[in-house]
Amino acid sequence: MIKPDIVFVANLAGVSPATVSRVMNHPDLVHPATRKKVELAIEKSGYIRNRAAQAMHGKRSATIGLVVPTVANTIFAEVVQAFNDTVSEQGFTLLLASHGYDLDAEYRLVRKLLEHRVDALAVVGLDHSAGTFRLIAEQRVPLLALWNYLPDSALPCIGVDNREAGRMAAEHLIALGHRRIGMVFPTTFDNDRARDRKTAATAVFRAAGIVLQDRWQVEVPYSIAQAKAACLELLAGKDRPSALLCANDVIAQGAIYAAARLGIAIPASLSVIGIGDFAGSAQMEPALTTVRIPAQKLGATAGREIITMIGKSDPNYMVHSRIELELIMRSSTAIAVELSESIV
Amino acid sequence: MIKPDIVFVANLAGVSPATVSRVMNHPDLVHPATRKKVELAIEKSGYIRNRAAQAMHGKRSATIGLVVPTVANTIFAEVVQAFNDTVSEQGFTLLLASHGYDLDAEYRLVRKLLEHRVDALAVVGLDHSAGTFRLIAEQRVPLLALWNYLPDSALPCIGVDNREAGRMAAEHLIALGHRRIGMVFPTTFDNDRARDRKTAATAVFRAAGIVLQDRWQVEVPYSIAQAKAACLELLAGKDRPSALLCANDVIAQGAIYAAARLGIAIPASLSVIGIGDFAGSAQMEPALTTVRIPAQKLGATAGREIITMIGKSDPNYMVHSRIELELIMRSSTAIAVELSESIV
DNA sequence: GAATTTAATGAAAACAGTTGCAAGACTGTT
DNA sequence: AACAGTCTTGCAACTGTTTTCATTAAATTC
Repeated sequence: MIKPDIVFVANLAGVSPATVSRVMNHPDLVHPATRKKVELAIEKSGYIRNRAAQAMHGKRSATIGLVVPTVANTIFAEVVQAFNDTVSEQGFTLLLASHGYDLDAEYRLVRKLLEHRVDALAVVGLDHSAGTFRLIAEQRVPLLALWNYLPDSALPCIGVDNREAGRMAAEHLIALGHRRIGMVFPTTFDNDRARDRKTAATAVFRAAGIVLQDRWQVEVPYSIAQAKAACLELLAGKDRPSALLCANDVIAQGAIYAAARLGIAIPASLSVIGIGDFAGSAQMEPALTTVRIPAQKLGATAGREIITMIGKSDPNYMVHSRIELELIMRSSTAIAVELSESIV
Repeated sequence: MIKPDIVFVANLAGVSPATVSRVMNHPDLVHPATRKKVELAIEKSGYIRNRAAQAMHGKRSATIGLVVPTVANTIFAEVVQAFNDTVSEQGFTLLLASHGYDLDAEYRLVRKLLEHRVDALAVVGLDHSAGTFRLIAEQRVPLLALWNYLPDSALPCIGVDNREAGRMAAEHLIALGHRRIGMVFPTTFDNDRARDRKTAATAVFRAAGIVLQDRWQVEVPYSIAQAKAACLELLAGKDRPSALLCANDVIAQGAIYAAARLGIAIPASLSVIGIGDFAGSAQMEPALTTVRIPAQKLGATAGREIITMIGKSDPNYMVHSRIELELIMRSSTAIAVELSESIV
């Protein structure tokens, strides 16, 4: 038995292929009775339309490409999920690619996605190789930058202002009276999220006259294990900071576990703040104080936005959408030890 | 400036479209000198081949469909990542779909993926609607079940034996002398993973003459928050179990936080075991004892396997691959309180 | 009841490639 | 130098659908 195509269905229904096509794409153009017949024939033959053939016609491929650094870390998983749910509801399918924080790999992936003629492309962050940008511009595919918001970015973007996130976290620690501050961040080389957070936080501290001790600044990759290991070292000696500003909740989680292992009481003798508010951060003991990035909302909004972008024919359509951050005070931060002692 | 197609490239290189096509698909059939010319023309014109047109020819679409319940929970994220990495290396692109544990939604998603003429499909678990199976059989698309291993399943599968996972966890608790045992599981209705684990564990306990108290068996969805909430209730009174067998590490994490909140010492007065060994489980304080499911390996092996399936023309090609489980003893389990007291 | 719209359908030309076939260009042999 | 055999390459048919245009049937108007 051969796989039924549109001609097969047409014969079965006693109509022309054109009509079958119309039933699927412009049902209102065909007479209800005929439509019924055709729908029956589709049902009966087990016909599944061929999107590839449809896409060939310059029509929508009904796919959206999403390129993320990784999907394994909770951070992006939630956004991917929400994004997927949203576009899926509108009939789009997600083509997923992940490059493991390697911008050259990203170029190749974007190329591959363009071969599949995705209707639009979403990427994480605003840092991308020139080649990637050229490629996308040439193909005139709508491109949306996720995760990061910059009011004046050349790219349409929708996300949070990472500078503000850094600022909020820093200000919270300052407000609590901390001056001996450590920062735990991933490499900021080609990661604009981390970079923005770090520079903003640093600026706030500097403005407050706080000197950031080099020995309390560490660089760790994106993993609980490595964050914990690094913090174990950082917190081992007597001479340790009173507060840790972590680039994100994953790292903060590592920091908290390190403290637990060392018997350092949080928040009594060490404050830890993260950024992100990932699943589980609220449930930790102690519950993590953090700057919430509403992943759900971000992904969903991005999904909606990219679909409007596909709708517009204007290739220069711009959008800069800022998702609000929120400081979530929980139990991992408290008034600085020195200060609290002097108060007592 | 118009988007270059294969004809454009052909003219630029001074050859026929057929030759350009061959350069891309059967490079060995064309003279090295011509090949160079064509490659240059491709480069120069910024040509990006159209996979849709290629797929129309009954050729590979170079895509693989992956259907998961959700990508937001760490559990699947790691597998998705490894799977994607592996198939991506071989030139395939992943079409991702998630159904949120709804098998009817799954049917629709599978249909959508088939419309895109994926070269193969991977799904999670062995429980699927009859419609889904029919659909896939009709289309003769290779189908691989991930995550779950059953030696006699009708579907090619690659994963772990969840019954064994349940058994191992149960036996570990028994070996430690626990008899007052609670189980925290998600709904087992249409989730074969959870069901297999639970029934196997239950059987082991029964065989050991242990009576499972109804009041210590709880059903919670897949979330740290809800697991924690449920366990807070379960562990509140005096009359509580000495050990908790959790369906997975996410739930176990919730259980551990609940205990921490209630001031119950782990493992001194409560043992907790999970299943999965997700990222972070090793770093928790106390570190979680668990049955490791090597997600990385599972995803990668599945990726390799599905590609061989695509290679074979035999639609009945079968594979049942079992990924080994391993009990990882860490600090969240210890000898049962009653027993340890009597020993002292 | 004829003339004019309007609605419903079909025929055929795209779309962007791939491939079987055949012809022309080489190579090596006698 | 003629012949057979092998390499390269182009022609043209084909893939499954959509869409424009034309045609016919039905509905509306006068």
